[in-house]
Amino acid sequence: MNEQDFLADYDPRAYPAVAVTVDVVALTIRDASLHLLLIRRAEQPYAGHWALPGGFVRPDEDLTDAARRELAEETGLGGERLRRVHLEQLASYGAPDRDPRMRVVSVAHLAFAPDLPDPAAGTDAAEAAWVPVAGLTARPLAFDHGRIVDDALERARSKLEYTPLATRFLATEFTIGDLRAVYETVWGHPVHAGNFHRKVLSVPGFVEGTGTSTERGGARGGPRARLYRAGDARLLHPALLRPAREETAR
Amino acid sequence: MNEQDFLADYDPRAYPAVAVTVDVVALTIRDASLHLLLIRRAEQPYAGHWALPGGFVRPDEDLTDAARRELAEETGLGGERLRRVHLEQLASYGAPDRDPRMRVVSVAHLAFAPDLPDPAAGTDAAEAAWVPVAGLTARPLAFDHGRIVDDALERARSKLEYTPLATRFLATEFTIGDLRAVYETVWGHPVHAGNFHRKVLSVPGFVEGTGTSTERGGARGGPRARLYRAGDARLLHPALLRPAREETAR
DNA sequence: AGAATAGTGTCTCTAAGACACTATACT
DNA sequence: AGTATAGTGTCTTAGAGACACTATTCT
Repeated sequence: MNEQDFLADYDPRAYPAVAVTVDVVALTIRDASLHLLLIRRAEQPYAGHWALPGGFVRPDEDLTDAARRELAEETGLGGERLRRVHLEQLASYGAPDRDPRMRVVSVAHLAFAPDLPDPAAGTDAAEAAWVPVAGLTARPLAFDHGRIVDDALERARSKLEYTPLATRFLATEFTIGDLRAVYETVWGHPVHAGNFHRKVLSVPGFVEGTGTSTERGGARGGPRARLYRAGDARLLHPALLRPAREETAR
Repeated sequence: MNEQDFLADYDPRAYPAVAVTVDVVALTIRDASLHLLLIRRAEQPYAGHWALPGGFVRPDEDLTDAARRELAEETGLGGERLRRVHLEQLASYGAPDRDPRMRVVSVAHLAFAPDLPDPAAGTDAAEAAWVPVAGLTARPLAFDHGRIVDDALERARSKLEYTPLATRFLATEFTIGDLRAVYETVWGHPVHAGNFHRKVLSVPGFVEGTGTSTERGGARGGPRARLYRAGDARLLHPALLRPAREETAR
């Protein structure tokens, strides 16, 4: 039976219900390590476990709008600051048994946020916090959220290669060193400072100079660094490729 | 309200119904041009328009399983031949008004198929056919399927760059010339034969020789070509990058 | 014979990465 | 003073692309 035949004589109330939710993997960098926004579940199943923020898609809402709303609710963010957060669709997860209560298809999203204040405690019934990604292996997330986070991290690492979205983790003005710290944190390995510096400046539209410099040098010494803004490029040519990993190639 | 609170006291029957469907953008190469599998709608809305094959996700079916089932139903394919078709999730489309009848969230998939016979007429109520992609601009597709196809084509062009999936458009044994024809057809521009040849053989795991050659030379002359099989690489290192397009970069 | 293709050789230019070095500003 | 960082210079090597050329097999 085809979609159109099916829809033509389809009675929504008679069909097994499917719920559509959005979940958000919101990443940020705090204290030089990668964090993501999680909420702690109060109810069964998975009571006490951490889970991704998310919720039902409302009747008149597009998918990404729903994700942005959920993000706003959990972070207390709004207006200009919310608009600066990068948000994109990641993938959909719909294994029949992924939620023990009913059939739930979740459209997962990926967000890159600058360093934000802690979620205001008490705005919501659930506890929400920025949690270090590194500590996640110890405590498994609710549902299939661990798998979703894995996919999100791989997407994030890949996005830094060929888009200028690393700047979305930073304030509007940043130094090349700040930008390099984003790459090192997300990729999880050091990046050569000198080569990175030259490379970033050579890619058209990645960053543009402000003409100003930092007020002070680095905390442990060094000259004042020039400040840059995000440029107008949407893709990086040439890309900043991670070193090839043989395991993933085969 | 959070997902877990919401779900805890959620009555599926009381909530506005959302339907979840899968749609498939199945690509193949016929007569040296890119084709996709479409069905012609018999019913309103969009009666007479071409649309993507697709349908409802069944209660105990994962999303990609549903897409593979839809593809099998429309192509009449099964077993080993169906398993050789590459199928991956593309993205989900859920604008509130994308279907005039009700709220439908569609999880679109992308398929790469070798040249297949025409869909058997009459196996299904709807007419199904492989349609040249080039002619689509003239006749708009139903719903937002035009947008989905655009996204699918861009994903396909990009996938050829960094994965060996071009081989999925071909039979198990193919020549380097066959492979180059896939790239030229999907990318829509000529690729330098000599450089392509050397490049493909230099990427580890892209193709492996069979030790045999074609029975005859090319239709318009030329020596017999060596035959290759797909190798074991899942990613191409280094990638076969398309020439940079300035428009998309900015 | 003439033409088209398979496959290889060679050269140039870009880009990545390793390393070195200077200048600056911190503790 | 000692040390860390910003930023630049230089060298080597890999890879992309342009071009040329031979061998083979078609009409």
